[in-house]
Amino acid sequence: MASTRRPTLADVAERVGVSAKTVSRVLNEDGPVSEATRTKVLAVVEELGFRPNLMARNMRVGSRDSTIGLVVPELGNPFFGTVAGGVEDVVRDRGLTLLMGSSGEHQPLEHSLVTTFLARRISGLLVVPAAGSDHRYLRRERESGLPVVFLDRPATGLAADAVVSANEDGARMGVAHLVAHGHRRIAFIGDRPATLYTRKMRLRGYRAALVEAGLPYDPSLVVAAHDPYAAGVAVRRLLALATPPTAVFAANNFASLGVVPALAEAGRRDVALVGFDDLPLAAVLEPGLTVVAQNPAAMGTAAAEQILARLSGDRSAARTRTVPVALVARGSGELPPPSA
Amino acid sequence: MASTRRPTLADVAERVGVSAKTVSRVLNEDGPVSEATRTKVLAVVEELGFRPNLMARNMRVGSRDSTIGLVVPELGNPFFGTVAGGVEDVVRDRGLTLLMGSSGEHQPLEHSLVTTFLARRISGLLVVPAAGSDHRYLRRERESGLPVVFLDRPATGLAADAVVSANEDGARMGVAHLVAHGHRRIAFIGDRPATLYTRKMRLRGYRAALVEAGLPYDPSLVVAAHDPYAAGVAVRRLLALATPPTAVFAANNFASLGVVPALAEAGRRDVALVGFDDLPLAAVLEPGLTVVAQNPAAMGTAAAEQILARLSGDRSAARTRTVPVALVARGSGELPPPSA
DNA sequence: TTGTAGGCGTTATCAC
DNA sequence: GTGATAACGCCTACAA
Repeated sequence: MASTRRPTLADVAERVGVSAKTVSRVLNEDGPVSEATRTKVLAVVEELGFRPNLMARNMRVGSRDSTIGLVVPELGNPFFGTVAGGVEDVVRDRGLTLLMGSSGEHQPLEHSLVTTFLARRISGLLVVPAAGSDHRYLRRERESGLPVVFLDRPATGLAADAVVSANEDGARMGVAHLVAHGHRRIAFIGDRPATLYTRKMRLRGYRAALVEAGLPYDPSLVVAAHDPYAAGVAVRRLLALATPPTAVFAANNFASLGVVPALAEAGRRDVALVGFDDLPLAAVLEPGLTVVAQNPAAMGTAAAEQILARLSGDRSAARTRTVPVALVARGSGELPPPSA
Repeated sequence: MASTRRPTLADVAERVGVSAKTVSRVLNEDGPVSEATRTKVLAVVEELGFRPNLMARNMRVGSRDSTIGLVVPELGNPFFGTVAGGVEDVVRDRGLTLLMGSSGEHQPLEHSLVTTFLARRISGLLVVPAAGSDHRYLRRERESGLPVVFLDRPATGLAADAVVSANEDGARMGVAHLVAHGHRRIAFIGDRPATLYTRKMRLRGYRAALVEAGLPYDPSLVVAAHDPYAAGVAVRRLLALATPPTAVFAANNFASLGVVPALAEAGRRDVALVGFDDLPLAAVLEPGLTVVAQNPAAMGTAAAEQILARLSGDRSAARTRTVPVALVARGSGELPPPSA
């Protein structure tokens, strides 16, 4: 159990009776080495359990570490977990390692994580911005050529690549779906704060669908909720209105997780519902939950590939890539309004 | 956009007109520094956007990197995502950074990820072992004092710390719950392969509950399924038996995700069900899904704390910590058998 | 209060 | 084919 020092290149070299450089040559298949020394070196490497120190190597070689940093708001959220999985698949294939941190939607924490990552001399940075955070602090890094890609939400105060869902389009599609089934009073239950990028875009899609259908925009049908409980409260309040909505658009999965039980407890099987973002068990509900499904894994891989492209020298202007979403009809979104 | 070299301690020192050591002193609040030079140094640090290189620092100081490696089978799985979140919360508070990788339950990939982490000279290693993997390759690391903690499943061929769920206890509790509601023929739908640790322990709990209730063990009621689809198929097959089960114990969340829709489609609202591991929307199903809930966040924090304790010099024998589970009754587990 | 020498483990350069 | 030397960026130890 004695904390013995790990063997170094020099240790191996000494034991074999060659110089450190020769060992290095064998391991990196660099210059020419005689078969005899090669064999001997490899034997000693095995015997001592020598592993090259990547810190030292990266320092000497690139001054950039072979890592990619990823900051998400919340690791436990399956959406971000799946995004991270997509990222990791891509970077691992390229021999890069993933550094991860979660900000808890907390701007100072996001900043401090990013700073730590930068101090590690990461090769690229992926960030899902915390609500309300400002990214001017990354300007210098961008100028010095560090690839930075924003995920799910674009940067604020910085021209940088981004990969986002088709939020506006998806919301428009979901609301139009409700309209097509005869609904004219459709509630929107969105994120808080109202300035959150995804909420703004989805609300825009909601309004676009109303305009296309020639329906009025009624602010009293638009509410904010940042967790399932608040969404449930909001639904109960909406259903108690003088002219209640006949359908609900839940603009994120927390909202869905609150609206579904609220409708069930109220015994309101007649209220139509479309949610943004898919959920496990959504198909098993009665009725099944109709959703606008995002593709988090594709978002992760797209962002990682963008980083790799930048690392490979792509110097084109910053651009935002939009990952498509898909309407999955399962029943709740196809309920007709009572009048029909 | 020119990829300018990052400033170093020496750059700052030269610009200020002092030695590198003085700058270092200011930044680390090490020895005494006059207020004048301090101010000047900080100004230049700001002006140049200097950030100390953590790779270089770690190399000089500890020869260990201030990172903790975590390998999970699948990042997108909310269970492991939440575990990772628990880990990250703890290590971040201690100024450590999380290196993450996913093995896809694939032993060679797990091994290669661990090897990469070791080459980075991580300070500690957390592993959720891939199915069927062997950890003798970590013996040398353990002997050299590297803290290693296994998560969710213990190591094979290695004496090391582990943090696991109360699998046997939880399964016994869940099955006893069904027994208490009058069931005598209870199916067990578990993981594949059958050698998987969690499956073995949960099956053991299932059998213990049967013994306690004086019920016979019927192998034809025990099936393996590694995804929701297979679980659904298994349920249909079980219900078609001459003497079908009146209750099902779904030994993991994939099994639950298959059993719930299978029962719904078969119109079998009379079959009782208890699942191992909780799911979002579980409460909204009709009937609500009764589960044995695990505590993944607690598992993550417990494992991280164990690593930190080892890092702080705890040299006691390897031990396995068991995180409690809780039965959450929601309806599906309280359905009586038809005969009752 | 500040500076110099040396080294962490690796690789680049240029000899032999 | 192989080796000595210097250097990556930082900090420890020891002066001045």
